[in-house]
Amino acid sequence: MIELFKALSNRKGLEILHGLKHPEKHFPPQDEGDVHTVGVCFSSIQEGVGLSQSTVSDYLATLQRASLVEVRRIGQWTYYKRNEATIRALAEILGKGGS
Amino acid sequence: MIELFKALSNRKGLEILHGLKHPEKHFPPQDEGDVHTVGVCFSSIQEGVGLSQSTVSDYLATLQRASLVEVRRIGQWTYYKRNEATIRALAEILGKGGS
DNA sequence: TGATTATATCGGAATTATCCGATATGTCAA
DNA sequence: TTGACATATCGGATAATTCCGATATAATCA
Repeated sequence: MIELFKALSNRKGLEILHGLKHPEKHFPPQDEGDVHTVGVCFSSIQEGVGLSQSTVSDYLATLQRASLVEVRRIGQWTYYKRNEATIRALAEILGKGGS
Repeated sequence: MIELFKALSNRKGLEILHGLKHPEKHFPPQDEGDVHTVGVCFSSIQEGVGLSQSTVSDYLATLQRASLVEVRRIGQWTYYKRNEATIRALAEILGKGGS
């Protein structure tokens, strides 16, 4: 839970998470796999946010630790998509009695 | 909007905001004014979070700038309560297409 | 007015976050 | 198994945050 807020506290983290909601608007198209079912591949995200490879990897790891994104590896590529369940739960906590 | 996420990105800020939801659980009782209608007075919040006067003042100012809390000054006391409208709006943004 | 109490603002020390390059690992293709 | 590519991890430089004490302001009361 603490990990979750920490991940959300980050500008770029939020930017990635938002971008993953509408990938075609925020990230360049990828060669294989539908962005909404499989997810967005790493390099596409990296290009979209415009940070170094290692930095983007760090952010994605943080988002994953907070289970704000789901990760799927296919061959040599890694695909990321939002974990809507976690996000919905957080929204509920915020909206109702929560923090 | 950016100011808002920045305020929420903060552990103690979140703690205060959460405390303000159930003041009787998180802050010592105050002499005058109902915590739910008037708000919680500064010194009560300060005692609750256990930080210096100036630090707590900083946090409350940040929360106010983000309109996450409403502030009312009565005489020499300042009362704070959650701005549920802002919080609800944020929850909605999170839950729906938002960041 | 001057003393007292409540809160705000300011400057800075210590901690933490951001972001990078270098390097390691994991996967596939030849 | 080697080489090429995709991604992860590590160490560190710089920038930002956290939190404090000192001090300023604001309100009240004698």
